[in-house]
Amino acid sequence: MDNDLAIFKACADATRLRILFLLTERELCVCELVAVLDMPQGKISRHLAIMKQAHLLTDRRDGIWMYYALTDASFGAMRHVRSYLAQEKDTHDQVYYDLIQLHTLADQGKICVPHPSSALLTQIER
Amino acid sequence: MDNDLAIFKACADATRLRILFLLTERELCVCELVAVLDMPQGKISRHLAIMKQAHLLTDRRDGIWMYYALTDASFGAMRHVRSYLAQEKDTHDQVYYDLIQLHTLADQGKICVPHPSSALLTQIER
DNA sequence: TCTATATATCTGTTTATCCGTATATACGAA
DNA sequence: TTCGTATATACGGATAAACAGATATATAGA
Repeated sequence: MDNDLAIFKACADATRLRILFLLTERELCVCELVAVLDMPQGKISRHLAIMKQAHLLTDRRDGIWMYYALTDASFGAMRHVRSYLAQEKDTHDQVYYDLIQLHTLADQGKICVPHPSSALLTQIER
Repeated sequence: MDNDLAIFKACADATRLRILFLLTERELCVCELVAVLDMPQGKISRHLAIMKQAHLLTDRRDGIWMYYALTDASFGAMRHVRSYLAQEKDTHDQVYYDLIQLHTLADQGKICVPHPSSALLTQIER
């Protein structure tokens, strides 16, 4: 039950919940989250570490960027968290605004390149 | 989102999680929870109040007893909590032992009478 | 190697949470 | 009203969590 408890604790914070909803879109790197949520980078990293420790998130490094994603576990509490995130996504204004902010910033190329494959492309375009 | 946050916070405690799993069986009065969990009454009441405030629980008074039950809300985060409780109930040893304890104590009539209708009966039996 | 950028972690402080204990309230019966 | 039982709440201390800010680490590229 300790594992489930850790998952509930990891969800029991406003900032972390906003991050989780954002990650339902796609994997995101830290600088994207910093830009969208407009919070200090250290704060974002700390919250990501907590959720990673609770096995809510996985991370992968691509060059200088660290990408975080929801774990695709289809068992235990995580399965229910995932269905919660998917089904309640549209019901919260805060999530709506955060997603708009994400897409706006991404479209403007103002944040670190979303997909590593397009990193080179974006640099060439400048 | 504040409401969902309150629900996650209400689930993010070991004692409260045990109470929630016990309440999947049936509504319970405070003294039953005190007996099963073997914890101070004030502590149980405090946790119940937190969950009630998060709309996870409803309460009803029957004479001197207060009965608490899971809210049957079929929307929002509560719906997912309910499906979590139902589906993960069998996967935790702690829950298993708590349920045994509940049934044992109830069978022995050592805790406050579960159903108000049988309260009189039990008193007559003594 | 050195530099710049992205991310992680440490430090000190503030705030929130949990607990034991004590007390207050609500109800039924006398 | 007074008593006994069940429940709720208030108080103070201990522990944990969150924060801002500063610093350390990692990587790519020169």
